[in-house]
Amino acid sequence: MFDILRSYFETKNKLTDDQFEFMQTLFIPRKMKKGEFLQREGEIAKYGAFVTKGCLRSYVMDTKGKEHIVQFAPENWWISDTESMANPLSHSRYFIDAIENSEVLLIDLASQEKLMETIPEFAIQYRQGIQKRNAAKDKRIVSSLSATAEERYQEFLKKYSTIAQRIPQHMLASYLGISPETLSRIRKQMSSKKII
Amino acid sequence: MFDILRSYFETKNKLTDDQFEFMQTLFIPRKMKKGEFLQREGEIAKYGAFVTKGCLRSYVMDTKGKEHIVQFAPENWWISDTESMANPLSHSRYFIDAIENSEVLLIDLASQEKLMETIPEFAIQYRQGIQKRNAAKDKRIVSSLSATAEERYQEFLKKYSTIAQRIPQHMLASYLGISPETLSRIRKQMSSKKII
DNA sequence: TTCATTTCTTGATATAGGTCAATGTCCACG
DNA sequence: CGTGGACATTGACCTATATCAAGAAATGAA
Repeated sequence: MFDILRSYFETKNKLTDDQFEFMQTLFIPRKMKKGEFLQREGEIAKYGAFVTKGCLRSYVMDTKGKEHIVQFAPENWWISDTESMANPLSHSRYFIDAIENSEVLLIDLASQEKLMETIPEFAIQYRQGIQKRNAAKDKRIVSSLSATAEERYQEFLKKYSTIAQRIPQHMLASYLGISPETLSRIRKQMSSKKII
Repeated sequence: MFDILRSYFETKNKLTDDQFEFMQTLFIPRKMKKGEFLQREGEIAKYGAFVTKGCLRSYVMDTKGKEHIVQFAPENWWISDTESMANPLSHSRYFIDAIENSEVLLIDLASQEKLMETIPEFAIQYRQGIQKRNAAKDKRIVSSLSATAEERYQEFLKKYSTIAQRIPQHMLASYLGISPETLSRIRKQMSSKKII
């Protein structure tokens, strides 16, 4: 599991063996069965997770009991409720669970801070990472406000084709903010367009 | 202008006078008339801006020439295209302009990095800031995907009542992803509800 | 393999919100 | 002060997408 984490980091900065060893002491490896929760709404988020195998998702439940998927996290992605983690009083509004049998590395806030102090490159990489996410979120906001359901689906396919292939359609619909029925119809329409 | 920046920082960390003086060397003060651009689509973003007076906004233009407002930035807010700034090759997809006569402090990437090296508290504060924004963006995504136009309007009023009062309605509509006509009707409906 | 459960598809119908067009209101600026 | 241009309101109509309902297909456990 840790080798995945190492090579993830080393796409940007080389680690000494000492650094890598130190890193390993900070994470808690954990296997998760499909459907198992890392965290539920109302809990206080304790850990952020780096996914080394499988796929997790985070979602919220609206007042009508409907799920809205916020993020998918396959291998090499981070998933966490940073808000609740950073603010140990705030209860999380997110559920996070595994949608495949998965393996994750957990890290708590204190360890994460230790990591940033000890390996300054990590702090930089981390900051760049959240900045990039921020930009991606802005794009998603704009497209959710202005693009049609089909356009949003196409964008997703283009950007995350690997994810699209491994998740059930109704989850993708939830992520895109459309009903499963509409997604089904869009796909049908698209496939007929291609044939002509 | 700089005193606004100072007190903004000092809500979290006290600055020595030396630190404050150093800080001042890194920012470029600039006055902006209503309607003036800080940056246009296609340009390479050079500066991030801290608003000390007035209000700016960032927006994208879609393929049909329609504007979609991404962010408002009144006093004490940052506004920038971090993506294009961090990646000096990438052309920005954003317009940023002043919607009131405004005053801003500009900072380029190099200076920002110098600031983070020199005042480590700044780095931490900055990271926490973008993390918080991230969480806010997630909320906006979920609500844009699942809430009705009226709900989104109400949320905005609750969260940013001061902004709501000073911007033109059609800009708020653009931010919320609804047409100006719909916003007008929602407001009418809400006011009649209150009277009953 | 078989049965049960979950997921996907399809049709019929309803509705939130968009678009277009006309009118009303309010300033800013000569 | 008037008046032109931006902004807001209102009405009529239209369309994308939701919802409800039923059946088909896929998946997986025994």
